[in-house]
Amino acid sequence: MPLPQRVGQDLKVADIHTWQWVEATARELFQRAVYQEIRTPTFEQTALFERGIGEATDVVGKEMYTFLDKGDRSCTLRPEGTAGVVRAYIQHSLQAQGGVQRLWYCGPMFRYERPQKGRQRQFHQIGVEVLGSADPRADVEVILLATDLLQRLGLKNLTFNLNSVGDRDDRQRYREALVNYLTPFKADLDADSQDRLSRNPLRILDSKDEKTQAIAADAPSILDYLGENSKRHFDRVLAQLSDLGIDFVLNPRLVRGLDYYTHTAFEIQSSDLGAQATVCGGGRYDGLVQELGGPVTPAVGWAIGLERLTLLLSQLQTVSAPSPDLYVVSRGEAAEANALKLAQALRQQGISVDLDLSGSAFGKQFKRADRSGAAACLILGDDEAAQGTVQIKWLQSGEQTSLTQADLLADIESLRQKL
RNA sequence: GCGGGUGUAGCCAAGUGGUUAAGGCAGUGGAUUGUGACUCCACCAGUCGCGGGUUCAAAUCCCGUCAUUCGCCCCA
Repeated sequence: MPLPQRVGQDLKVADIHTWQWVEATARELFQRAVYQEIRTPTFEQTALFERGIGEATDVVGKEMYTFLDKGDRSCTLRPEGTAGVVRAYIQHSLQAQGGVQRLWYCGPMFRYERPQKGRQRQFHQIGVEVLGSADPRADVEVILLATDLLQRLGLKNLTFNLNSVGDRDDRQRYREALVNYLTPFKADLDADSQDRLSRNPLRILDSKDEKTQAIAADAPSILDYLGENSKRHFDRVLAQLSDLGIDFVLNPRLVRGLDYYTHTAFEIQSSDLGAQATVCGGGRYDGLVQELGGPVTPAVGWAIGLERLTLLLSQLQTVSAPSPDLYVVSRGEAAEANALKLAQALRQQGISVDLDLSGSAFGKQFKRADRSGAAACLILGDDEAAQGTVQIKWLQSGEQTSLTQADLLADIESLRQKL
């Protein structure tokens, strides 16, 4: 009996081609913009996430998979990718390699939450990080990578929400103003928001409760509390995005759940995902590297959730398995051995060959050849094996010819052209 | 962590207290002992998620549990 598990989903053959397509498309875009792949461990010391993401956040407070190893060190399965990348950046002194580091990563992340559609305990993110640049163009470059990727995959019904959460001082001043505004309405807020008033008031802004939303609608905007630097930075980001024709919604109520964000913050949401609408989330995090013990290093990045992305893609189209070039049918001991050798020789020439191992009647093997989608079928029976020949049957036209195996292998190019 | 829905074969499913739990797709074998898409026949596969309870009798009702799904929370 299969053991039940609620960690994540098994990727079955039917889905895997979609994932491979997404990953290949992303990789190509990253290479064009000269981003280097980085792979970090799937678990780290717990303190890394506590300090990086913030002790007060839900991710750290209640969603981490934390365990003690045999040396009684507290370890945690990574709930997101940025902290580990920044740790590696510091540990290997990547800043010493000069200038800007452009990195991308892809892999499993873990959060202990109630699973639902578009949200599982083990999920996968693909993300980018640019470390060492405070230039607004870095923000824009990173955003372009995300929008380009989603567009090339053909996704529709996306909304790109953009905001600036300022720097630490801006946020402190805004937080006070917000609390001052909300406190008189405290009794009318939903229970969660009343709780958040002291703990994390910014989160009240994107509450889904109707009454809370009505109150939040007239709340002061963080954009009015940005200092000179923050404002200049954000204005440039906005101007360049407009210049590049990127559609966005300026959403002053957008708040991100991780503490490290500064200045630019954004989320790309889909209307086709139900409650788990966010496909891509990111922003600038100028204080994180220093917070984790590195030099002062401005940085910006994002992550895309692959389960959500592929869920959207599966609503649009199915990416099917590639068909083999050839399907080999054979019958009889000598012919079957011959078929294996012929398949191997063809595969070594770069031809994809599906070899029927069933030993069943030719009729059945042809049926499978047909379903495989192969362009042609190679037929080996006792006669062919004895004579060193092979029949090739083109499955669309039904045309069938005989030739020697030596000739077939000697002129792979003409075969390849007919496939 | 909280609230609601669902769980019958690899997949889609009928069945709502009463013999051996329909059907379709897929799969296997055959009609066709060396030639595919159509057709026909046969076969295959089910601890009715799991555990307990009620009952003469449970896939069906009740409780628990696990999974899944829709929301809340939160986020990718």
